[in-house]
Amino acid sequence: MNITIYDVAREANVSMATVSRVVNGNPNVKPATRKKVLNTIERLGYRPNAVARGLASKKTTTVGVIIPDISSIFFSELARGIDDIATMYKYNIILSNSDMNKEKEIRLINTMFEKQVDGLIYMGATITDEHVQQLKTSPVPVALAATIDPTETIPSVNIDYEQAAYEATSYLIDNGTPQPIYVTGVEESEVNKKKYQGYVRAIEESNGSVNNDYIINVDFSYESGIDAANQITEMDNYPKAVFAATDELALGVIHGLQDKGIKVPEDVEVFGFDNTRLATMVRPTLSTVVQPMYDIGAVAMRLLTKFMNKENVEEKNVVLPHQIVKRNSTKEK
Amino acid sequence: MNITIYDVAREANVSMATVSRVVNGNPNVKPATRKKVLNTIERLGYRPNAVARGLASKKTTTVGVIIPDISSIFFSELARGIDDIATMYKYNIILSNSDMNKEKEIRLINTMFEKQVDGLIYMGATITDEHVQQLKTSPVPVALAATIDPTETIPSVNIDYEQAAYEATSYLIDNGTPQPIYVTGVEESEVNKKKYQGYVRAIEESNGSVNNDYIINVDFSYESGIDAANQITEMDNYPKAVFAATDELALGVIHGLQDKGIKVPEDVEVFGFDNTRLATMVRPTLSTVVQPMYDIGAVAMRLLTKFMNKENVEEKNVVLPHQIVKRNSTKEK
DNA sequence: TTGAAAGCGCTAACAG
DNA sequence: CTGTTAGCGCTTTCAA
Repeated sequence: MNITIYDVAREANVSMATVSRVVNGNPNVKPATRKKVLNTIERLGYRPNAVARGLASKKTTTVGVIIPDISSIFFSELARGIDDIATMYKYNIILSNSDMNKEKEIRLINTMFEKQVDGLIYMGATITDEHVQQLKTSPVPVALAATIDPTETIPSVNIDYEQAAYEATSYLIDNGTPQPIYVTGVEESEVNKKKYQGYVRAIEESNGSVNNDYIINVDFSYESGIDAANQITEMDNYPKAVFAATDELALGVIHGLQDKGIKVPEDVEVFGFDNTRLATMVRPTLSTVVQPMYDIGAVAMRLLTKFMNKENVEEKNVVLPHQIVKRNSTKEK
Repeated sequence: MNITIYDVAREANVSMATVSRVVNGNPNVKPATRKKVLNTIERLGYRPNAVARGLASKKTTTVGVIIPDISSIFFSELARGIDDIATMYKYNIILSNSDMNKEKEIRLINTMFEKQVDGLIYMGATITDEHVQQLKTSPVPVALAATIDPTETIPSVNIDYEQAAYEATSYLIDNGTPQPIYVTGVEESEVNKKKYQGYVRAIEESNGSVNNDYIINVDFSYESGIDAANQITEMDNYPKAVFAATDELALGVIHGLQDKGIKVPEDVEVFGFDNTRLATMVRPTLSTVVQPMYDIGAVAMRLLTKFMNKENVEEKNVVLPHQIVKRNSTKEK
């Protein structure tokens, strides 16, 4: 049996209520009493039971985090931002991987509610109506991180993916390739749609029409990037620039190209997206779109704390600034 | 106010106990009653409160995970292994980053206990006596993952770091470099000590004595790898092989060398440690020690479930097999 | 400034 | 097979 608040009360000759007050830093306790209680807490090695506290107060000081895959270099950075801010506000995180599997996502959302989290941060590719339904009837605040809800019902933190992709593509176009090849994953997420739209807009604004042969759909993996590079080299007279939807894909493309003796950026330019740590861990270093993953996580968590505190929030759909960083996988203009 | 078990009981004309039984899958319920209860659960949208359950049953079905840094490519892979097995056994994970900061580590351990986790998985560099004290008086089972307790008091899952480093070093020695350069981080963890010992043993067994000039202490980062490469190139007549304590360091070394026009492996061979995904995302691909991160996490979690179920465990300090994989950053023998 | 007492929602004997 | 009844350890009025 563990030491409870009751044991402390008895030993200190006060009531449970008083012990509770000192544990919770309630100022309405005479300093002498406080000291006495603190001493016996120390002496007995009392440790508050957060579960009991949660039941009584209806607050668990933990938030749920649903993430596609924590082992991804992209999402783990986001998670770090979330946890740092959570810690700052005295929350703990229950973390679960969803693998972008809808059934699992819905199940996890419910598990989080059962665990009585005070709030939920959700990351995922596709937000269906069922997701929205589930999330919008949530008993606690929810925030999406790096995840777009097409209905804009759920608060979220993102960058402007369309514009970012537009800028990256435009850069390549200005560098002399009328339609850069676009390498992306097949998955039908809202974020990917936006990136695609930005790519298309850049081309249409500068040349008119888009040749779909130059859009390569693979997976979002490094190996797929290599595959894509192989597909590219098999085209006759292929464009001399590639825009990859993620840095990992871009690394694959670069290496796939190099493995065939093609030089980057002299023969073919490559542009990435995300600016994960990978971008500087490759030769040539990768020109890419800076998506501030850590900040997205941090801001999403901060937003959530505001909701949990019932503070007034001006803008529920936060758009963080992105940036284009030119390194050595593209040519100087 | 939420729907409680009491509401369901009333609506279904049964007692709370019966509702509790069907929710928990207790077989001692007449099928007809079960069905009736299930229906009203459905109708009312009842969702069990895990906190109340935790208080009453003294089991939370959540385990704590203390990790140095989830954004590290190494630890995030471990975390994935942990979560997968946790999910398999119906546990959730409370994840916290410690940044290898002792004070924070101790505090987190206590937070986990307050939250009444059913078990704890701990990862960290240095296990001091205070850590051991704290962990060994834990109210719940604990398992270390990729973390060595010098006193061997706490159950753990690791590989044989000494032997692994020995083998990597020996490979380089056999390839013609009597003393390969060893690049490592300064941090004084037990794991690092073992790697160092393996490196030393390999050299001593083959040549006699170790030249400390060939041991470079930097940080455990990619950039430090580059720094190390620069230090190396400034030595006169430096050894033509480098053993890096982590893959990330190894990538830095490779690129630092390449940036100076030195060819890997023709001019200098490089060997890594861990076999993170980085190892194949570099040119030349990295020869390295395979440390099965995912498996270490998975096995640690599995071990923990056994402890939590009070099953008998034969070996409390699990040593998983490692492996040497030769890719293109080293020469063929 | 302190204490008494009523829950929070559920589990787990125990009885029947 | 089902119901009654104590708690689990803490917070939170309400009174004093």
